[in-house]
Amino acid sequence: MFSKACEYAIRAVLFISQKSKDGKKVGIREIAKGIDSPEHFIAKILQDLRRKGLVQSQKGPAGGFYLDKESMNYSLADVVRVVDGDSLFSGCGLGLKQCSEKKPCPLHHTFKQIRGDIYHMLESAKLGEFNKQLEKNVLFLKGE
Amino acid sequence: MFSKACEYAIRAVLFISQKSKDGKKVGIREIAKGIDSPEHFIAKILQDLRRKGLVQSQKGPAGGFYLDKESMNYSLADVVRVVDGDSLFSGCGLGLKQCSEKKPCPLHHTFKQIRGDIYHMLESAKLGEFNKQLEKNVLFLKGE
DNA sequence: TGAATAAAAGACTTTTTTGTCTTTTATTTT
DNA sequence: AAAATAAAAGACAAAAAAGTCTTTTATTCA
Repeated sequence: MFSKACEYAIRAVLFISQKSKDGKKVGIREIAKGIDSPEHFIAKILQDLRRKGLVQSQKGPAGGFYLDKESMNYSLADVVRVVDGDSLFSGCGLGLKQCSEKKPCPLHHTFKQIRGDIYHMLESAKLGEFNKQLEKNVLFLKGE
Repeated sequence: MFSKACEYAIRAVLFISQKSKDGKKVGIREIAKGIDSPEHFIAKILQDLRRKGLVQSQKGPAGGFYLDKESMNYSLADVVRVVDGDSLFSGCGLGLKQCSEKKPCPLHHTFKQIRGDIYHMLESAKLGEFNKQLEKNVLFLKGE
């Protein structure tokens, strides 16, 4: 469904969100540990997200990644779009270059529905909204 | 969503279904052209599907791939399971090794719903059911 | 039986994705 | 200003996915 990079991205962004809800910045090592991902790999992904403005960062001592007020309101759909592009939301399920209402693949109509559901779910999920549940250990960002 | 191999597999299987509904067998070259896929690549995938019994084949002159009565009633979910495994139906959307009702990722509950929808859609889509619409050019298996 | 045909099998290459390592740049603190 | 810290950047390496090419095996038909 998502690429590995995108899975890490979502987990990382939610991790940062939780940590930075009370003004804290969080380093890449702590993020990698917190979401159980390769450190340098998630670092690159976060650099992308930063360039696009989805997360903020600061170099040097006491630096790290954080989310400002505005970023808290970005959605998971925004993250997915940056990392995986929007093929999940708009591409043909069977990989046809041309697939449309007029020339649909056999799964076109059913997929339209499902992709819509996925989109709305991700669009309505704001980065900040999981903080409380994560803190309470009702939701988790890594296995085991 | 699906791997390239799986996209080709679904398209190929529906192509064969359509051709073999009146007893015809269809060669790998014709399949590759019919669904716009690399010839040797789809050949391998079909060999897998044949070993698993989802499609049938015959060597030699007038040979080719076909679907018997039983195979016509397999579903797209069966094809997906053979080619991509069942991670689409059961894996965690955020890639956690352990993700369950008791220890859910932030997307666990919403994803459960969506994956169920995908599964039911694929499970209820039998290989033979698109034949008429494909023949009438209401549905298509390649772009352009 | 021999030639032609078509799938099966296996080795191989290319591309993409994932992951690692090292160096550089910016910032803070002493 | 110097040392320490942490992100940024870029070059590599490994693994997986996608795609190609050649040889083998089975079947039919003349």
